[in-house]
Amino acid sequence: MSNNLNIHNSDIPIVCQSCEARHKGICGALTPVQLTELSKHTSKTAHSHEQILIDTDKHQENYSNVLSGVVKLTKLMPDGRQQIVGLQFAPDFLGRPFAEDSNVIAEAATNVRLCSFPKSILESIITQSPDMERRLHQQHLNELDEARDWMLTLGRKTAIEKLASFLVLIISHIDPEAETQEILSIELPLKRKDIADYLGLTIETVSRQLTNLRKKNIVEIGDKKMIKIKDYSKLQMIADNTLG
Amino acid sequence: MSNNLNIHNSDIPIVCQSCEARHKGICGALTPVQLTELSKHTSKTAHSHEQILIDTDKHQENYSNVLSGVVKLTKLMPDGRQQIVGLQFAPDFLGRPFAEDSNVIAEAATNVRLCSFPKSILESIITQSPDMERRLHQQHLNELDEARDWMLTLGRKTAIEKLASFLVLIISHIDPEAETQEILSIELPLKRKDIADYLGLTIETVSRQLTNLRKKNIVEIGDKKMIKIKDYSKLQMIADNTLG
DNA sequence: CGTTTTTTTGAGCAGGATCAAGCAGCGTGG
DNA sequence: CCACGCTGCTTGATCCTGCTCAAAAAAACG
Repeated sequence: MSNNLNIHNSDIPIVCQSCEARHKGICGALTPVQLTELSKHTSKTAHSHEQILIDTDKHQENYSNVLSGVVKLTKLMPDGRQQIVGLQFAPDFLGRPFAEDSNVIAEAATNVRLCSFPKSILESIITQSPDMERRLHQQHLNELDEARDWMLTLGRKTAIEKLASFLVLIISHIDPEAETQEILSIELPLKRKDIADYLGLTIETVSRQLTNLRKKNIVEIGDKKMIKIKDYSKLQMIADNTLG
Repeated sequence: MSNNLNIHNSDIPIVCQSCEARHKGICGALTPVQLTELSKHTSKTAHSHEQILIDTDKHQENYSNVLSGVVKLTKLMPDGRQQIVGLQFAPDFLGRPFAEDSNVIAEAATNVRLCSFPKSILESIITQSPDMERRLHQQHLNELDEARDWMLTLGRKTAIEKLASFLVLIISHIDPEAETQEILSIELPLKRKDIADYLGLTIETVSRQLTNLRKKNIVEIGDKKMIKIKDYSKLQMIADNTLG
C-alpha cells in the first residue's frame, strides 16, 4: 500500500510538498511519477467568502481538493428554503465523479483555497491506479456516514441538541484532540445563517440556544465567531443525550 | 465494458439466472467465471418482517445483495428516538466495506430475501476486478445523493411536504414509469411508525397528513397499506413546493 | 370470536417559527 | 473625527405547526 519506500522529497512536485491532500487526501494514492504528471495540470485558486464554487445546472469541467477553508454544500427549494447537506474541510475532494452535474451547490463558507484539475485527468489516473479509486470511494463512504449521522440530528434532535452536535462536529474537524484539553477556543467558520441552514433551524433559534449554552456555563462567546468551550464533555452529553 | 459478448445463459450459474443484481446490481461487473466462483460461496436467506439483518456493535462477516423486499437502515438515540436514514430495495448491496462494523442497523421492513457471501470473497474479487469496485462506488454515490436529498426533506419541509416526498420516493422505486399512468395503486412497504421514523415525525402526524391528502383528493386509502394515487403530479408539486 | 396491535381522531400544549425592534461592529464618506 | 448606512446578531412578544396524551376504531391474528 505504501508508496513511500525509497522516495525522496525531491521526487515530489514542489506545488505538492506541503499539501495535506498528499497525506490524508486522494493524492496519497499516487506515486511520485503520477503526482508529477497530475501537478502539471493543476492550478491553485483562491476564493473569497460566499463565492459559488460549483453550481447545480452548470457543467463543471474540474475537480478540486480543498487546501484550506471550509466549503458548504447546500440544497435549495424554489421558495428559497435552504439546507446545508455537508461541509468540506481540507483535504477533502470536491466534485461529483460519474455524473454530468452536481445536485448540490458548493459555496465558500470562509475564504477558500482549492487545487483544481480537469476531470479527464482524474479519470485517466483512476483507470491506471485502483488505489486512487479506493481513496475516493472511501471518502465518499465517510461522507455517507456523516450524512446519515446528520439525518438523525435533523430528524430527531431538539434545538439545543442540534446546536451542541454542531459545535462538537466543528471541534472534531478543527481540533482533533479536543478531548484532552481542559478549555479550548475555536473560531466558528460559519455565520449564524449558515449554522441555522445546517441545523434546519432559524437564525433566532440558533442565537437563543447559544445564549442558552452560555447560561449553562458550557460555552463563552467572545467576538461573535470566537467561542470558548468551557465544558466539552457536557457539550457532548447534550449532543447525543447521554446526560446522567 | 460489456461482459455479454458471446456469453450463453448456460455459462451463468443457475442461482444467478433470475437475479436482478446480475443486471443493475454489483454482480453485473463480473464475468461468468467470476460469477461462478462467487456463486459457490453465496447463500440465499429469507428474513421475516422486523428481523435485524445487521447490528451496529456485532461484527458482520457477510455482505449481501437484496433480492426482494425492503430493508430499512436506522439510527437510534439512547432514549429510544429513532431515525430511518435509508431504504434499500432489490438489487441494492448491503454492508459497509472498509470498516469493521456498521454505524446503522439494517432491519427487514417487509419480508426480505438476501443473497449473502463472506466479506473476504468480495474483497478478493475487488482486487481482481476494478469494475466491481466501480459499481460499488457508484451505488454508494447514489446513496449519498439520496441521503442529501433527504436531509433537505428532514430539515426544511413541512409535515405534508414530507409525506408527499415519501410517497413520491416509494413510487419511484416501486414503479419507475409512474409518470405515464393516470391512476396508480401501490402497496406501502412501511407501516406508519416506520414512515414517521423516516420523516422525523410522529405516527399521529403521518396519519393526519394522510387523511389530509385524502381530503385533497390526491390519494385514496384502501386496505391500510394499499394506496391509490389519484393525482401524481399534484403529489410531486406538494413534495417540492412547485405549486402554481 | 376475543385479544392484541395498528391506525385514526380529538383536545390541549409547547417548541420553535415569525414578526418586530434594538444593538454592536465596521467600512465609507463628509 | 463622527454621522451614516449596512450587515449580522440578540432579544422580546406572539403565533402556529406538530407533539403529547387519551380514547376509540379498525385490522391482524390466533
